[in-house]
Amino acid sequence: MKRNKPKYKQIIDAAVIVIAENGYHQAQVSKIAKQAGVADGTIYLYFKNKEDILISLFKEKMSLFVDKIEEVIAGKQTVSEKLLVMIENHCKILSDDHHLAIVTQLELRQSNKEIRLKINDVLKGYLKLIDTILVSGVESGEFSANLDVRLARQMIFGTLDEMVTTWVMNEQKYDLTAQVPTIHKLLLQGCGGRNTISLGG
Amino acid sequence: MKRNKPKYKQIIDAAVIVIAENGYHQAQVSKIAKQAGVADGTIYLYFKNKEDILISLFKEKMSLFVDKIEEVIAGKQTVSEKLLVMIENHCKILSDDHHLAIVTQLELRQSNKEIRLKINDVLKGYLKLIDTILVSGVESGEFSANLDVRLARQMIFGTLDEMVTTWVMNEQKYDLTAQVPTIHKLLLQGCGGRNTISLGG
Amino acid sequence: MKRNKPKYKQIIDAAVIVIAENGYHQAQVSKIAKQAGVADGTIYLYFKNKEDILISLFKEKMSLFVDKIEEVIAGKQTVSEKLLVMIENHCKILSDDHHLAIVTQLELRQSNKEIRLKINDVLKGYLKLIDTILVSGVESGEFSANLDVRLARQMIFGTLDEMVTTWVMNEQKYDLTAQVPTIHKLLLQGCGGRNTISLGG
Amino acid sequence: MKRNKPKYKQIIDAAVIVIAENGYHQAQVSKIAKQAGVADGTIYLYFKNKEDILISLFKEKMSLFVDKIEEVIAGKQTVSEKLLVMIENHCKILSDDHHLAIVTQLELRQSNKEIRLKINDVLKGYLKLIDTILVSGVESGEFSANLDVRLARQMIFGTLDEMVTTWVMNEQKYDLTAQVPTIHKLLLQGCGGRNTISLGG
DNA sequence: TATGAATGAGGATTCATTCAT
DNA sequence: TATGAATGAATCCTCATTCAT
Repeated sequence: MKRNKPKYKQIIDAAVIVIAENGYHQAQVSKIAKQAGVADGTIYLYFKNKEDILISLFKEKMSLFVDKIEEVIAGKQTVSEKLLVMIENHCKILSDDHHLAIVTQLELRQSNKEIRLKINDVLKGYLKLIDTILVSGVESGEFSANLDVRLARQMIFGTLDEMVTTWVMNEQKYDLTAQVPTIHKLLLQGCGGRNTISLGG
Repeated sequence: MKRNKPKYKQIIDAAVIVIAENGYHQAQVSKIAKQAGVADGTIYLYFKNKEDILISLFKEKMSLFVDKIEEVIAGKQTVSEKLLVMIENHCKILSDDHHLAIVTQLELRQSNKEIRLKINDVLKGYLKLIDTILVSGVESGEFSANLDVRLARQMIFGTLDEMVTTWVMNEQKYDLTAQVPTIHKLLLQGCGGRNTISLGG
Repeated sequence: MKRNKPKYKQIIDAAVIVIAENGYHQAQVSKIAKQAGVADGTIYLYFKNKEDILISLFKEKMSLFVDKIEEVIAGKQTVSEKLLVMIENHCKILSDDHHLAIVTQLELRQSNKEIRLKINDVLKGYLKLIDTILVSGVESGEFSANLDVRLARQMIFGTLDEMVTTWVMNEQKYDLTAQVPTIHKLLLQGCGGRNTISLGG
Repeated sequence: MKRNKPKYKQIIDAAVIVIAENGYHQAQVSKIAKQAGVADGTIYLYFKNKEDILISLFKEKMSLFVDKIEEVIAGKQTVSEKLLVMIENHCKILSDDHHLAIVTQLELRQSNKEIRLKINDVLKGYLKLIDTILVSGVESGEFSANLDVRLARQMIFGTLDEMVTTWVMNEQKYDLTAQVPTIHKLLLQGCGGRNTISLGG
């Protein structure tokens, strides 16, 4: 659809706010339209249906994730460092946008199976990025040659996801980014790697 | 409610099947009643409302989890073995009951926030069990004294949950239990432990 | 039905209490049974259905009304006196039984048209009693020969009913019987009669 | 709500017809919508809920009562005349709209206590109007200075209400307005007034 | 493009009544 | 007589989507 028109992004941003503040099941199209400052019918000039808003929302935000993380790991040499900046940025992006954190960790998961499958398709881009990091670790010898990349990636993503969800469920009361070094160490060890961050031993 | 009456369990089992086969939002009370072989009104002799069915379902099934795993880890000495049987049983219980796996990993997460909070309360019993295993590892010296138990537990649960969800989303096409040794190794390493399973190196 | 059995009256009295305390639409058969100290099914050994309880209740209580008032007017000579003791007793019976007042003035009127028509049949006995008083006044010359007995009776019953309903709606906060002399004067005047009560002028 | 929109009145009129013809408990929202020629959901653009339809219905119709009667008594000098035109119009409005008569005298009284209390609030406007007439009679000397206005009003309203209800229960088989002069005389006498209508003696 | 009034399908829950014991 | 577990019909309201303007 017309993704470059200002109203496209306007509606997506409105959706994030409305879903975060009202919850998934109370985020009616009319509320999103009101928040975006447009009429209900206008929504349907930019999105096929409500489901399309949610998928598009996830796509837009997830691409920010992937772009940002691709950018920061490009400058890193060791897999330990790559993993660290990935974890850092994962936590930072969600830490900086409380609404987005609520929407991705809690609310969007209440959508039905069909939507969740489509969201998972979008997520695959991020999962591939993690795979890339892991493969680079195997190739450089930092990780064992027989590391099960698929399972290791499930461990990394599952751990990060659980960590962020717990933080959101605890109403974001503590500093998520403070946990980054510890979780980095756990995951790196899990993959059989050694810490090569400047301060590490 | 009347938890010992056969109809109580009969209705819960019917709910698992109906939700797994129709999806959360298509699991009408009348469908559950029909599957259970009782009248719609009979449901309300055993449950306060539909929400109560879902919470009770989760409680009943989760207590199977906790009871079973408490039982099997009791006979194990090393934390490596405890972790292994926990992972084994986590995967086995869900592997053996495809309907239950769909319900816990996909469908029940579509419930509204209120229900999810109550489900999370129930889940805490399982999380505490994981903590207990981790603490025993710290105390025995198998894990480092400064292991962050909270984060390690988030890693373990997040990893298992992601692994099972991925398997369910792939329509349970491969053997989940085959992944147990590999994931055990990853998680054990993550926590800084050494494999003390007989066959391990 | 078995009107002499103790449980018959037991159930009717329970119904009065339950309806008065819970309101017509919250007076379920199961509540009445519980209040009466019998099982739900037992109700149906004494009454055909719920409607039958309500009609029977009204019949029983209304016959108290008619019997009592027939008794007291028998000893009175003038129509003024007859009217007075009728009004006195009408107010007294309802004043003495707060539950009954709530049930007859407010709750029973919420029943459907069918039940209300049957209740009206029962009420006719009372209306005929008023007619008898009025006719005696016409025959004795105390009232004009061309008094419209039917309309005069509607005035008397309508006035008493409105007076008692207003009192019940005001939560029975004032003394209903204190209004008896005044309302007696208004109604007697309305019918064209003169006050022949000892204290009257 | 949007009281000036034609659909507002359209729905209220439909409700009167549906309730009169089907009875209070058989007046489903879908029936009212069908009668009004709108979709079920449209009802909720104009009314908060079903209860709101009933209260609004009563408000609209009762204001016709009050407005009309205020208008006609304004041109009358004596309290006897004022009372007469009030009774005339009370009977005429209900006589002219058989559906409305059924709804106000029989069906709306089946509503639950909450709705009835709100209806009673609306009714107070009419009762105050009767009080105004009575007070004007006291002030002009047509009624005794010690007339109990409150009880006299209860007599007047109770009598009219009983008269109309009896007429409705008898399926409106006779001419209600033919009773106006007689009931006027009874009530006027009751209040201690003299007939000053041109034809009266 | 933009509007917003109108649409209409769909489901949890209550409670009078029955009947096997 | 007495019980009480089981039955099952019946309805208000929400909200994604459309379409005439």
